[in-house]
Amino acid sequence: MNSGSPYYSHAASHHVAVDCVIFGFDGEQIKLLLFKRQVEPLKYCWSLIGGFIKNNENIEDGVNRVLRDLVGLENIFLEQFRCYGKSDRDPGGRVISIGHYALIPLKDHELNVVESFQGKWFTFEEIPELILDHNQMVNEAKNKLKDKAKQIPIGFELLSDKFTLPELKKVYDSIFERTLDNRNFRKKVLSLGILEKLNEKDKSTSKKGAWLYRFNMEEFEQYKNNEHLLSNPRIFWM
Amino acid sequence: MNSGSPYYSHAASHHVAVDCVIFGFDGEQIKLLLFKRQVEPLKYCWSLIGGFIKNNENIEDGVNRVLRDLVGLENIFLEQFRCYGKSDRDPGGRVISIGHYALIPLKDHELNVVESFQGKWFTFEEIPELILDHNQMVNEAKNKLKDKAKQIPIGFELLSDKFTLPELKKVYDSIFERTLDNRNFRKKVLSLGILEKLNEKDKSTSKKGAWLYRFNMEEFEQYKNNEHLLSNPRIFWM
DNA sequence: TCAAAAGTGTTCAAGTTACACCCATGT
DNA sequence: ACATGGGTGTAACTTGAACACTTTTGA
Repeated sequence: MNSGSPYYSHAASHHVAVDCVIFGFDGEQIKLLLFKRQVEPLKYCWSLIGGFIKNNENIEDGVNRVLRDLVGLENIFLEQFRCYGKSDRDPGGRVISIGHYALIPLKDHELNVVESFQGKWFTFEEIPELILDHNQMVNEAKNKLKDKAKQIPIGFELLSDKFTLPELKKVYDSIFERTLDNRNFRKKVLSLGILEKLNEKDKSTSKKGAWLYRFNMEEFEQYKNNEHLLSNPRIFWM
Repeated sequence: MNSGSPYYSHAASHHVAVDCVIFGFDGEQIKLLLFKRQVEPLKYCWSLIGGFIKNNENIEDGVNRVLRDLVGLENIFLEQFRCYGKSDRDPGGRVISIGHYALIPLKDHELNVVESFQGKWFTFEEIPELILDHNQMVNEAKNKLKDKAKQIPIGFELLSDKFTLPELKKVYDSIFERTLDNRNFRKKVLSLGILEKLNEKDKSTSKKGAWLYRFNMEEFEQYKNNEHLLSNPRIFWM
């Protein structure tokens, strides 16, 4: 089962897995997709979705395979955040796991995946006890998401192509687990100049309707090269 | 060579390594510790220090072992920043590597390690071509260090117990690869209230001498729980 | 006495926070 | 007509940025 290394055959080998913390926004709040584990040990316990990396398979490809085959997800935001390597973390055997988090627009990827694989969406408050160190992974992924959201406008990854500002605000309220000030939020987001206002309203959540916006990738690229990120040390030490 | 997993024996196994980007501050600037690789393939090429994770060895313990045995370093700041998993990244065989960075006070750990293991300290400008994806690792570690330095006062890890403000400023100049404003820097650092001024001057770099300070761990802990980190979303999007 | 590094305050601009009412529309 | 969610501006405050001279002392 070893990939057969001419030079390193003296070295130990280990199973390497990927685990995915999948965040989805349902229009109201961010939820987490969890699954009933299908294999021993700890069969039927709640767990993150994951899988083993194969021979000659890039880790990135491995995560994408797992998400495609087991959950039906493709082309979504995906990033690794930490590697879990305690030798006794899995009673089923020594497994080194590379933690990833994914962001998906719930509206696009409808929830059929859920039923077919015994998956379920949980709010942060509802998260049950998970196997192994998966609760720790979830917490660390949540923190990573907060950090990331402070650095780049990542909220869009949780929404469909078109979205309203009230929706976007709910995404951020949910990420930061607090209620942002509405006026300040709109001011800030709009000031970035990376949103394109459409001539269309979404009336699904109110009678007045809320204007739809689209994320403008090109202006965002411009924006990123805009000294900001580069020159600003801003020793934060918050 | 496999750790023998009762449940997961169907899954592939891989060599797992750790690689370390070691940052050290020599009183003037931050440097990087690189080594001439001692094994085939690519023997004698410049490389990060690294090693394979053993059976039943926690990854954290593995990194510490590598640093202790190969470089003589113990009890230093150490953090993983990313996992490198391309299946063809190493011509010697499939190796998944977990990238770490370390911060050491050069004055404390004298440079004897360097000679014994064909190591050499390089400024950022001098960094040669490294094996595999190690140049990428170095760049990503540098960025991680910048990010980290914006979040928490990490500069102290690169200095001995006692240090002067001019030294500390050089550390940050070096991390951010720019020259910070001296007065603003001192104002900010001192305002945190986590430095303890000693009744002692360091006269090694000037006739007037610079006051020595010590990092106050307790006040820092207080400081960390000080709403800042918790309440401040401050959507940055710099 | 002078060269070399250490130390010190103020002003202005920018960014962040707090806060309350009117608007549009479907029922 | 009214209930519901969408939308808007200003003033106080906090933070960051720019900037130049004095102090100390060993050689």
